Amino acid sequence: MPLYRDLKRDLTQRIAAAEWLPGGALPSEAALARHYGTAIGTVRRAVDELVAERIVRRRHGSGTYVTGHDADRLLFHFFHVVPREGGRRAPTTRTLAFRRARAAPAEARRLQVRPGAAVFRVRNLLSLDGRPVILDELVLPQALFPDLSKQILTGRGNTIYHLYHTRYGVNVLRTTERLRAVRAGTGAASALGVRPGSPLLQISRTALSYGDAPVELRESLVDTAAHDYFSDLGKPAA
Amino acid sequence: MPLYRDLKRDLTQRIAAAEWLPGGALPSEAALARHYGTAIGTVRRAVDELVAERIVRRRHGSGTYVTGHDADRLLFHFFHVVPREGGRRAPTTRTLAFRRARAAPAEARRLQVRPGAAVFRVRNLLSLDGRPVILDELVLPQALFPDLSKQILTGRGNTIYHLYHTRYGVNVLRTTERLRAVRAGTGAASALGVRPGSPLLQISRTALSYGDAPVELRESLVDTAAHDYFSDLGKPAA
DNA sequence: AAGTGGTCTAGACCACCAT
DNA sequence: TGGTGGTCTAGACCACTTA
Repeated sequence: MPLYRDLKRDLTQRIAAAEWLPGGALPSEAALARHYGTAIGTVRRAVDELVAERIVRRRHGSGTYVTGHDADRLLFHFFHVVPREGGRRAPTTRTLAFRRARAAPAEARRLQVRPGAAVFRVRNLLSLDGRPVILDELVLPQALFPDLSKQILTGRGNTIYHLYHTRYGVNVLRTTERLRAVRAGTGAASALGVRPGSPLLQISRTALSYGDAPVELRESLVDTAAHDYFSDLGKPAA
Repeated sequence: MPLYRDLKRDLTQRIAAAEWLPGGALPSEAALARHYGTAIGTVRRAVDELVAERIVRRRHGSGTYVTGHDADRLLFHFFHVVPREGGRRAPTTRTLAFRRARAAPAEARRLQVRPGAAVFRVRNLLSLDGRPVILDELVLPQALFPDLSKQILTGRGNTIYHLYHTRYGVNVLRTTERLRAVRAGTGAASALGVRPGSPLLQISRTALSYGDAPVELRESLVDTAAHDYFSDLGKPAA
């Protein structure tokens, strides 16, 4: 195992342990090299990989910072529904339901918790340009978000992943998604304003944090009458 | 503009010009450094980026090779439909139709050719485990694939992107895709063995080569009764 | 054994940012 | 102006592949 991987792992652990807060600066590369007793190039290799995984961001002349969750990051990395014509827009969210429940076996497996573990279930309706487009069902392990409530969810002025990060130290780094076409049930149809039986895009998302640990499940139903799911696979992180 | 970007651009052009063929070896990094009159580290930076864009592959102890299009690359980078339960499988393809046509305005725009330019239209039926799952409609600029014919398409023993690469020097590096849910028309329904009106996943793909030049359009209709579209966004190229 | 890519070092100089 | 990241160099040594 090369030395820069050791540095990377140590830095990742220290970031995950909130030694540096979201938006905060890491020590300079020279300082890290002194601390670890390595050449500066080795530190740079480690930081290069953290940058590629979007755990940190470099700012030339300024420093290296722990990546936070702002609206831009949500829009470009985690929100893949775009208008068929025209540019990306940020969604507005309305929380329709919030309740405590127990993890079903399939959910427990995907979240890597034991079956029956305490979870929160959240139903959100997302609108673009004032029209409802996405119906989300979230499943969150209570162990990671101990005091979550509908008030906390709706009171946030920022994105939900920003809330996870700043209030609970849960940093969503990437997601895996599976998509399929389904017929709208009556509940989804009325929420989205489409006829029952209309084709909808269903997205099953698992949100992952450090070490690909799953932290959130999300089932989305998308009305693709005027919107598409945009996928840009194979593009280097840049 | 840093020096290693110049090297990268020059290497990319030489690869695109088929100075080294798919599967062929580049000169060693030491030889490239001598040729360009730079340090070996600068060559490595350039090659690092070519690797990230999957233009070349390094093999430790052996050399650096122009990436070819084999079945594995197709499966892992360009074929995103997977069984809901169970692992990835390679599809079998049957060509249903092949004809010459003119590019419609929207197609011409996406392919960056003039409206009315000569194109080929290909209809393929893809099966997994012997059951039809995907109906593909390809649009290919004749300028890039001058002598393409149904015989050439069906006679190939390899993937279609392998054919593009080896016969026409067209190397598909990545794709962008837009997905939506639609109702099956009668033609697609009978080809896929579903009832008309069933929900299908529609995928609009643009395949891109060097410099993100578009080389192929593909409209896919996927029966997602037992398969999903798998999307792993945000994962570093690794 | 020879040649290749992979890691690590040590240092110089530059471009950019904050003050 | 001082500190930060970005580029480039030159060389040593290691790990792996090939023959």
